[in-house]
Amino acid sequence: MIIQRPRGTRDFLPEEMQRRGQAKGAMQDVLRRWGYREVATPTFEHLDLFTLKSGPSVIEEIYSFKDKSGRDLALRPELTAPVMRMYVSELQNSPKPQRLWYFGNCFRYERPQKGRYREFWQMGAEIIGGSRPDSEAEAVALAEDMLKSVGISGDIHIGYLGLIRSILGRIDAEHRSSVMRMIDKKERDALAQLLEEIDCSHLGLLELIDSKGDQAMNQAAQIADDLRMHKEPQDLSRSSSNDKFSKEVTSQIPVPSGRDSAREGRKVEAELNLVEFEETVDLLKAYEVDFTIDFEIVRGLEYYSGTVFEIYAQGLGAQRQICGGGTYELASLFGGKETSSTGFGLGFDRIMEIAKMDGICSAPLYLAFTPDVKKEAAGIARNLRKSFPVIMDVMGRSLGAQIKAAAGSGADYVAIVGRDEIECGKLTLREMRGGEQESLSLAEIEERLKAHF
RNA sequence: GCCGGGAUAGGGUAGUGGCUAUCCUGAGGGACUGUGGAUCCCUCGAGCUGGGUUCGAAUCCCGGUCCCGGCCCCA
Repeated sequence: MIIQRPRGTRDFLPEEMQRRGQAKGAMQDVLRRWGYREVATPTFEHLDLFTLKSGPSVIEEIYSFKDKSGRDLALRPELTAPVMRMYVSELQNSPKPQRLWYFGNCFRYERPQKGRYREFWQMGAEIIGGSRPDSEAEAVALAEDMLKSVGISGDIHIGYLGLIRSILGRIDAEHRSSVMRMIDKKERDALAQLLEEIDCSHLGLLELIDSKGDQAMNQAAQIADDLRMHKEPQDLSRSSSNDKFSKEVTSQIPVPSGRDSAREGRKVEAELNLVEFEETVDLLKAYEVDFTIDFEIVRGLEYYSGTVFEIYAQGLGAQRQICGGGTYELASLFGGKETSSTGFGLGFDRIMEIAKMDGICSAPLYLAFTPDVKKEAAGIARNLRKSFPVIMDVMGRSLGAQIKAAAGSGADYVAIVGRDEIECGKLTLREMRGGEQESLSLAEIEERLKAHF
């Protein structure tokens, strides 16, 4: 072997590309039925676009480079940021909502393993500027619909960051990120211990993330009530600027201290809108989507603001997630007006590992000819190609060998042309499966095979 | 970044110091220049890579590359 493929990349042979094309087509059809329009963005962008969205730490996993003028560029590691960049610079003044979808290759410098490659394909959709519960329900239902179109029914888990953030608002600021991380990493024991240490066990966080489904919703409602009830004491405590948090306060709720607290208080109020999440859930039921409420889904990211969801599938080894998404606020980060969007991305390669498709594409019609009528055959092929795929021998093979080759290529039909056929103006159409042959005109062949291709 | 297992014709494999490298499949041609996957014949085609040990390396040792699975991470 002289030159190998770069690590984590793949070649796709014709059969595989056919499957991929089919799967993409099926999901694309679903998107069209939901009224989404395709967009495409460059394969490389300014590195800043991605560090702005995900922080400088992502540079480690980005293929970045300087171009000949010294610009810092990056092969795109995902597509949400580019699409939002495009929205901000080109679509901000178009009617809302913008329903967009995309499909493209992305690049990440990561250790390859099952379902993870350095070049991979993402398919996704964004609803920009819609109202939260309606967009969220639509996004989840759409994702489910797309997966179903390729024979996949995954486990859909739905969480709500507003509530988690509100609870975090009652935790001392210096511990918030650790708490968030532990939820995300499912480090349950460490989390329990930390909450105990900082005297926040009573907030119900553990109980919340441990319950799933309807039970989780009840927990959430109860916690939301508690939080609302204790809102006043928190506001009052603002005046005593130096005490961190005090057990003597009647509410027994620790509150953030210092100059942050006023802003945090407002933020909490704005984000604790469980009613909206309940509406999303109700709508999803109306869409007849099968899902699990799961407040453990936090997606660890700053810019998510409302409902977040993930979909998992069986049969993929360690990389089980095939879809992730939620409501986020990115437009303002890229210099646009504050606009809430809901979107999701699907891991196309993982989907291909488990997709089940039935449509079998047939091999082209094989036009076999004797050497003395090669030119006439070429003309006939040119005509037939207006209706369906046709291939001709280019190996200089005998008629017998051509038919043998056609059989080998899996063709269902062979059209035979020789001197006799040219003279009577009809071709011999051979049905390979049974071996029956008929003498038919071009028009008759087109009529006969129209349904087949 | 870490751990484990791998790499032999286009695909799948055997061999574990003596190789003129096994078998299946495949591809091209012919028997059969107007009718198919059979049969027979001919042909093509391989040790990832660089170094080391050795009289001798596909085989043993070391580095690199790539693949598979897992950890970390996962926008």
